[in-house]
Amino acid sequence: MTFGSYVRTTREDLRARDKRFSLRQVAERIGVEPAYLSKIERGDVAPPSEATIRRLAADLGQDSDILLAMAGKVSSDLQTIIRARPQLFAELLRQLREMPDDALLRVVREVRDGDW
Amino acid sequence: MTFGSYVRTTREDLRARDKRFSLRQVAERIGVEPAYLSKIERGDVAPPSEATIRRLAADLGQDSDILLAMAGKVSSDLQTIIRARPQLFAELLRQLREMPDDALLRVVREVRDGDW
DNA sequence: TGTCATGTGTAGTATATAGAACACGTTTAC
DNA sequence: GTAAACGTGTTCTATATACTACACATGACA
Repeated sequence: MTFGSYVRTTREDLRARDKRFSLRQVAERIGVEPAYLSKIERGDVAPPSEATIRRLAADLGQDSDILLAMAGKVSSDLQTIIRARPQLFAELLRQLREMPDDALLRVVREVRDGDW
Repeated sequence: MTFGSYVRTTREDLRARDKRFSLRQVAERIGVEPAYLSKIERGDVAPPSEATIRRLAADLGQDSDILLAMAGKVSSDLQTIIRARPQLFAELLRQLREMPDDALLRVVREVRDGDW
């Protein structure tokens, strides 16, 4: 599923219960032109900037990291974390690439709960 | 130290032993105009693209992840890894942000050597 | 049945990115 | 002592990014 169609589906689901989730009203709340949001949802243009994606995610109640990933982007704060120690994080991420979800989840929990 | 001055210093160190590391010859090997590399080294323009940084790192015998980080970038392959599982990696990276180098290194080794 | 909101088509814009091309004065090497 | 190599100043360009502005047809709904 593309970024645009995901946004459209999510917004229309919300709209079925709340008419304030019309394209125009969402566009106004997140501070873009309706025509632009229309084109984004239809994939007529590339996904918007990180800042706009964040406002959109907040308005639609979605996880911004997921929405950013669908847009082909990585949150700039994560990039900053990596850039601070590029070799360590590069090795770690390349190690974790092959790992199945459940193993990765164990690592995340171990890091969260263990004392390192 | 900036990207440019780091490249210049590294290149001039190499040049002291090997005249093939003149600005012009490095520029030719990595496929850019000498004037452009000159401006990069002096910080007159922004760091070049990821592809050019990779060629430069290879030519100078440097770690491309480090050079990319100095350029304010994160390797696109690492970004691809994160985008494949954005929530898990976002949580992990934000957990690891505060961790001191030696603790992070232990995590990296544990992930490399342990069976997850 | 008029009006108000809705979604969309077309055109245009400002800024950033990522360089190339050429000319020039200065060293360096033979 | 001159030809080749060197580093750099200036100008220009092509493409991508991230939108705005305006107009228009359609639909809801009172």
